[in-house]
This record gives sequence, structure tokens and C-alpha cells, in this order.
Amino acid sequence: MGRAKIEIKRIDNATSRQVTFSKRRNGLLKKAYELSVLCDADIAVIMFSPTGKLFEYANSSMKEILDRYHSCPPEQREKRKFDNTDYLSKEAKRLRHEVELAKQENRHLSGEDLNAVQMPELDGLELKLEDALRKIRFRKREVMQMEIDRLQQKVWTSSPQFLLAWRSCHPAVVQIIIFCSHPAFVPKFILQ
Amino acid sequence: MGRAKIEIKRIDNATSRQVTFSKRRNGLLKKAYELSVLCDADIAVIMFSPTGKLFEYANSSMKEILDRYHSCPPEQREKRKFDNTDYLSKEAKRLRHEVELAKQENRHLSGEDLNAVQMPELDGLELKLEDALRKIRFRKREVMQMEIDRLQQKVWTSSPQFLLAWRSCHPAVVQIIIFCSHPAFVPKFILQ
DNA sequence: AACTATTTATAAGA
DNA sequence: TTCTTATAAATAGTT
Repeated sequence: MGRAKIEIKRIDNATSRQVTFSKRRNGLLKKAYELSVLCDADIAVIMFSPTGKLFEYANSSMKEILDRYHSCPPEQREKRKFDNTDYLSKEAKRLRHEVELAKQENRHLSGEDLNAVQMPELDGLELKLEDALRKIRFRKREVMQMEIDRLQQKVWTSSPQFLLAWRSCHPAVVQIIIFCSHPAFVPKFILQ
Repeated sequence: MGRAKIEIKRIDNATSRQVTFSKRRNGLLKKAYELSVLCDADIAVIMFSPTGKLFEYANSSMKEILDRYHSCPPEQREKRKFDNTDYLSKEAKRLRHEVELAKQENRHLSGEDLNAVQMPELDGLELKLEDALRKIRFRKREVMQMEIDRLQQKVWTSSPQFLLAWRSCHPAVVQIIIFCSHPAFVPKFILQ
């Protein structure tokens, strides 16, 4: 939710960690407040910052909520516990699904596994592939042009000795360089 | 954060309230998890749903966090307490600021309070006002045209008696109607 | 503390 | 419930 996506792992830089704590602490408190009001739920949040300071929220009385918590039978507590593992396994599930979708799309873009694909999707795929081809060809021209420019530069800056020696080994390549070069850039000596 | 903006107040419909609780409960737990990991903070969340079910989160051990909480001197607890009033007063502050900004803009768009305004902003205001004028004039033409159409319709559907009677009271208005009407729509009798 | 480009959360609908 | 999607809200990086 910011300029960049961040990985959920401990922030190394202490200053950034503190700044992020301040921002997200407020976000969490706001969410807790909204949930308690919207849904008429009793909510308590206790936070100790990285520097050990206490922050808390309770829509009603903290003591009341904690008492109610302690009065719940332990097995009920454990049952509805949400620990990091729960969240991580949910995320893993979502990621696996995402991977499946992406792979399926790859197959379709490779012209495979098309038995179940109907006309509208086929039209879409066709257009997408045509577009991809155009882009790839454009990029190819670009890369070729860069290589030609590089070689022209080399011809222009090379010593005659180097070019003449090179021509004796690779006459065809030097011919191509001359062919591709603007006449003004072909050193006079090489035309002799 | 959804299709529509909602006001933060108790959801009346019990089903919606329960659905919203489910969704936001997960959101809150996720935020608590992320904050604890990112900032290396100890966090505990206790929630009782509208139907009285318990949900909890603790990055480490709930007991440990609660013990630590109880071991804090009461005055430290009170100091960092965030209750509904805190949030509402923050929101009020933000809203007051927003109102100030909007009023200032109104003044500028009314050509007032321009002493501190520099050239680029003035150019912007000028363009904005010219655009506003164009839109207003366009809307005026639109409204006038609708009125003319309405009157033409009336002329076309009125009984001669009504129009003749009306002309005797408001001859000028009837002249205007005739003038504005397409010849084909002016009833023959009125030209006599 | 503000800003703003992005990511994320979520309200409504299917 | 679960998924989808349009939109509101949170926030990471920047100033």
C-alpha cells in the first residue's frame, strides 16, 4: 500500500522500523475502532513498540474485555487462535492458486491446452499474440540497429591497420559493415 | 474501501453486520500480524464477535503479552490509551483543516484574498474560471432551448381559443413564440 | 508532517 | 461461502 510493495519481514533499519510502526500503529487502531463500531464487537488491542512503549485500544473497558477473555474456557481460546502459521498457510494457498492461473495463461499463449477455449477468448489470444509479435520484431530491429551503430563507431575510430588485418580474416563481415554504414562514415582507406 | 463509502456507525442489518465482521476481522488480524513482523513489536488482539464468539491474535504468547501489560504501571497505560474519543477528535481536526482549504479555494475562485497568490496559480485560476464560464453558458443555452421547445410544443397543441385569449393578454410573448418557432410549427390560425 | 504513486482492503454484487 | 470487481483507504518512499 505504498510507492512500492514490501515484503513482510523485519525492517532492518531502526529508523524506518520506528516510522513504519508509528504509521501502521495508527492504522491498526483505526481499524479496531471501525470494526468495534460497525459490528458492535468488543475489541482490545495491546501493542509494545520496538522500543518497548505500550499502546492500547479498547472500545469499552480494557479490564472488562480481559476479564471476559480469561473467563473463556481455554479450549475455546485455542480453537479460534489465529497465529502466524494460519496466515502464512492462507497466503500459500492464494499463491498456489495464482501460480496455477499464470501457468494456464502461459499454456494458452503457447497455443496449448485450447480444447476448452471458446471463440471470444480465441480472438483475444490472437490479437494478443499479434501484438506480441509486433513488439518483438520492433525490439529486434532496435537491437540490430544498436549493433550496427556500435560497429560503425568502431570502424570510424579504428586504426587502418586493425581494419585491414580484420578484413584479411573476416572479409565478409567488413563488407557488411561498409554496406550498412553511411558513406560519410566509411574511412577512405578501406575503399581503396 | 469498497464499492461505496460507508459511514462508521453500527450496521443495522444483522446479516450484513456478521459478514462485515468476518471480512474486517481477517483484515485486522492480518494488519496485526504484519505490524508485529515488520516492526518486531509484541501485539495482542482480542475480539468478541457480535454473536459473542472469541477471536484472538498474539504474535508470541498471549499470556506473556497480558502479563507484560499488567506489569506496566497504570499511569503508563492511561497515558498511551487510544479510545474512540481520540480517534474522533483526530478526525475532527482533519475535517476542520479540510474545510479551511476548501473555503480558501472558494475565495480564490471568487477573486478574493489574492494577495499571496503568484503567477502560476493565477494562470491556473484564470483557465479554470474561463472553463467554468464556458460550461455555465453552455448550460444556459441548454436550459433556454428546453424552454423554447416546451413553448413550441404548447403552441402546437394548444387550442386556438387559448392562444388567441393569451395573445390578447400577452401579445409580445406570443410574438416571441412565433418568432422562435419553426414556421411549420406555427399554427396557421395565429398568423391570420 | 505532507505528498503522491501504488498497493491493499473491502462494499456490493454474483 | 467464495469470487469478482469497482472503489475507498492505507501506506512506502519522497520532500
